[in-house]
Amino acid sequence: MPRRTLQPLYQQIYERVQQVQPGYVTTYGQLGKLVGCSARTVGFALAALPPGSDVPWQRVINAQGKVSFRRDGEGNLLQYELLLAEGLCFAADQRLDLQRYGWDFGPPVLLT
DNA sequence: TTGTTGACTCTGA
DNA sequence: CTCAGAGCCAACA
Repeated sequence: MPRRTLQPLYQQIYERVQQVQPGYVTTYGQLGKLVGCSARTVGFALAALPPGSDVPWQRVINAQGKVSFRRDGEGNLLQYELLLAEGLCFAADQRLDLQRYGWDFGPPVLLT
């Protein structure tokens, strides 16, 4: 199995997240398909994300439109406030409107 | 090498 | 609508 090819994978995910502009969010599944991996892998990549990184991981949420952050569930609040600072509006159930805030990566690799 | 776990998603009831 | 199960890929022991 490829050993060095895994590194670019994480970089790809990080790059994609960095491409998301403030005020918008994306889902793990969307990123996973963009990089050619499953949503779980995307979450793992962000989990491995070191603190102080330039990757706005807070803009990445689950397909349910809800904020996710480890099952321990402490940093959820942190992400919640970070997104509020971005200017997003949460629903009554703390859900985000993906149809409004969902980021569109546009064409994959064809014209860029 | 296998087996388990994890910031998920989808389909069915 | 919500709840439950199966599938998915990668990292760690």
